[in-house]
Amino acid sequence: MLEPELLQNLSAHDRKIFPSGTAIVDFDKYVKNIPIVLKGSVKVLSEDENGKEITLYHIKPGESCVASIIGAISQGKSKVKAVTIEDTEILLIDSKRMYDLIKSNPKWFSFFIQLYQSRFEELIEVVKRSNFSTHEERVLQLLQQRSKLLNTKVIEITHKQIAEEFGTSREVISRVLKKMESEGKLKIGRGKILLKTAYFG
Amino acid sequence: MLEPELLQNLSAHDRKIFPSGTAIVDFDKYVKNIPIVLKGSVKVLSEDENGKEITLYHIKPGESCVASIIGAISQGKSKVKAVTIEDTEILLIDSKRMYDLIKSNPKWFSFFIQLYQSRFEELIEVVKRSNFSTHEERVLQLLQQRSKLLNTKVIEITHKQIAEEFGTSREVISRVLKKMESEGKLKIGRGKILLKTAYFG
DNA sequence: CCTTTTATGTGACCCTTGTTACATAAACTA
DNA sequence: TAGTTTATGTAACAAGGGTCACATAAAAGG
Repeated sequence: MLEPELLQNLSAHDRKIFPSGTAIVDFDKYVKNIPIVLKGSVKVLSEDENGKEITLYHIKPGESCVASIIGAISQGKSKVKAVTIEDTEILLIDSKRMYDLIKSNPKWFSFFIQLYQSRFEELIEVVKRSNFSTHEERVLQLLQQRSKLLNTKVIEITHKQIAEEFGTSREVISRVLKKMESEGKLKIGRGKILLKTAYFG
Repeated sequence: MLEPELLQNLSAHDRKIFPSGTAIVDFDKYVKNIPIVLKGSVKVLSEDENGKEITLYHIKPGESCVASIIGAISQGKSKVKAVTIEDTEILLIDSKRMYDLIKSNPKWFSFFIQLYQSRFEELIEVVKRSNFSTHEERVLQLLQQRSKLLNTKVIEITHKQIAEEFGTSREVISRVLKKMESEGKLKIGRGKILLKTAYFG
């Protein structure tokens, strides 16, 4: 999605590697730098009053965080949190510079529009799943997505982490995982899950 | 949000009044015209495989449908449906013309960005409500929003219509409404609900 | 006025989810 | 290796929500 050509517009900028689990963007903080993921992946989440989280979408290599761009443009505080889910290489671009690029460069404008479109559609999918899917369906969807994203059949994740993705409790997830295991859909390990219906392996 | 100044950029265009309940944008149709709401209001919704609907957000006067703009720009089919919830005056702008305006006119660019930001944030709110709120809370939120939007204490809506907003069944809504009525939060009428905690009256 | 349509009321039942209260066991650490 | 932390297993119960099967009643249409 991010063509190498676009990177030529960027000069003095930071390129950093963040370990898995690092918060790149956090709630209620002013957004000074727009992250562009070069390698790895980042999940973007929201939180309710009680601290329950809900994952909104993932940022893959060549993508950026629209919520950050929006936040930066409107000078507002971030309404979301972005956390790396594996070791991730990120390019940090000054938000003003980014805004200027989008306004002046048609290629950057297209990049931004396309990014926005896919995020918007992903959000709509999350809304649909939240309303129409059971935890079992959502867990399976998450595992398959993660499997595809990280290109592995064995997903390193705890029941607690899955629970946090959906803002539910660990016991609920242990329960559905056990059911799915008994149905042969996956195999539970400590801190990892072997997905039998994986896309890759 | 839409300054009169922006309208000067538009010349030969259609200005139409659609009666309440008209579908302005529909699923899987190509988007040729971008609607801008001048007066009235429109709700934007998504649908699952079984035809259950879920309302995403509302378009108020001076606003446009970002999903349509996105759809038009990417030449894709609409992933959403937009329906008037009262008699609504709408300006239809050729999608190519709209795209050109956004690209070339900084004012239109800002308009578009701001529109996108608010929609994005509304979608995040819907995700949060879907995950963390009960039907009772969601019904109350809907009624208050509608009350504010239409500036009335008496909301003309049936239990079935509310159920469709959340993709649930009529019985469920009748049940929660009855409970809320017994708690003195509202008064049920045939085809209408009197909200006691309304913003307006 | 009678019939049909549309809106609402309601009980019963089941499934999913959330919560509590533990138990077990693997991994880590002093 | 003993103690501690972290991950998982599980039962039991309550609450919320979805569905079915009706009943009642207000509006609409002839």
